[in-house]
Amino acid sequence: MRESCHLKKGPWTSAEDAILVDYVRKNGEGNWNAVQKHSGLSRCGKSCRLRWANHLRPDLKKGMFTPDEERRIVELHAKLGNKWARMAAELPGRTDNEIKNFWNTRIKRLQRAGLPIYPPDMCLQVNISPEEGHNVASMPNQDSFGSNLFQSDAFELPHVEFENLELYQQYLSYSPEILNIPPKTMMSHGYGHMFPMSCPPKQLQGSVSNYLSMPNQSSDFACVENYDEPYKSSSPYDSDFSTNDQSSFGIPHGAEALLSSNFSPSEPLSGPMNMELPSYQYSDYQQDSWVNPSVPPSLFESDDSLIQSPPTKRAKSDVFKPQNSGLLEAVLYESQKLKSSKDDSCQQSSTLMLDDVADSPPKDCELEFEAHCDSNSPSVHSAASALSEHTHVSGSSSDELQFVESILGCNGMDETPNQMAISQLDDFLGPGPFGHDNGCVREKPVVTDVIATLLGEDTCCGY
DNA sequence: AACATTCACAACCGCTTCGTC
DNA sequence: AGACGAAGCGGTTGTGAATGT
Repeated sequence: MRESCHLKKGPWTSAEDAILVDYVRKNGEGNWNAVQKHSGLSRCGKSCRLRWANHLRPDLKKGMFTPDEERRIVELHAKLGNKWARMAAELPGRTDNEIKNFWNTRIKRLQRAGLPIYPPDMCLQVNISPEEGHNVASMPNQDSFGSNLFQSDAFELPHVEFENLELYQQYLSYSPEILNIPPKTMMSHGYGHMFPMSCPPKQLQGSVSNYLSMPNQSSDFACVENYDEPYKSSSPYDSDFSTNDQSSFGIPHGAEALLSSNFSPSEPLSGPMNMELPSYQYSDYQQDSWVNPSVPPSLFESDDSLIQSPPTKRAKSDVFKPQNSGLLEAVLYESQKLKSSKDDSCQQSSTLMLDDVADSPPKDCELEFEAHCDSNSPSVHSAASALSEHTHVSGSSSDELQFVESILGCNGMDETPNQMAISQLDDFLGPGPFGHDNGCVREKPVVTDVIATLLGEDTCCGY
């Protein structure tokens, strides 16, 4: 069934376009493999269909996405995940390819920058809607960080409702503009702390005013203290915008887990991985900012605390807690925890981590799963099986697997998902070296280290 | 000016789904 | 029921323009 296209490839010429248009005009759409036979076009049917659908269709709307369309895309992605065709069906004149490209470039740039993709209320209104399996929010995948281990659709999240679209509009009144900010520009204008790149971006494009249409926003964007009040207070996003970490945009912690797009504000850089992988660092106020966004953080608190963090701490943080990371990391964390607790040889160098683990009862992880997953969801099972594989490799006991599977099989929620999420988050962010009471910024491990650890590689001693 | 890098977009590839026989 | 072909879909790659060094 493989459609082998021995025919011409590459960009279409206008002559080819004309032939195809003429053919479709006479014969209608469909039966694309017949195009080559009957029109003399040296293109395979698949290519013809794609060309027609993406470029030649008369009802196509060309040009840039309007702010409304961008907003709609964000909304639809939260709702549908990477279902580009379905999203395109909701956006007349737009193609799945167009939307996909848009998302993969502009939107993911926000992820890399550690900026939120979804407005906070979009994430706060997470409801479990098991009867509507497709209508879920997918966690944006992490491939922009070099982690292609899991596709976003494997992390389907509960139904997102958009009850506060009015407020949402407020957020997006600037976010689409931010989408147009090249990372380097953001870097040079105060977002530099969000780009833990060992090699800073080289391009500095245009003035910020070209990209930002925020009220009263000036090119002093670099200086957070220069934010004008109207902007700062216009929304939960805004209220935190003047802070130094990404979650300060009002994105809740749970949502950050969904977004999985967090970069360290000022994490020390030790290698190329740090350029690609997000660091799950959160300042202490962030939890409050989710539960109560009005609590203003100390602007540079996180940075300071981080700067003061000894390097060894960072290394140890590669064994991580899944507070905000989501399903995968929670599973990895559990595996890591179980493994670490048995690893005497690393005991000393992992004191911090083990202490942290001791402070974090299994309940935490369970709660996190309850908040985010449906035990019947494929993602849970796939995660469990993935863990099963890893634990097998690493020689973990069946008890461990059972334990994790019991975690994954979350049931019996008495509270609403939102309530659960908030209260659980509070549990998660409890005191401790990674908690919210010490101003210490959370750190996300280098994923490969975690995987290596799962696979039995003794990374904790390697630092 | 030459080269390197980044970005956006178009096109392709491989897999899945659907319809027909 | 299953084989087959067509179409759909999502991920990935290729390419040229823009920009920076």
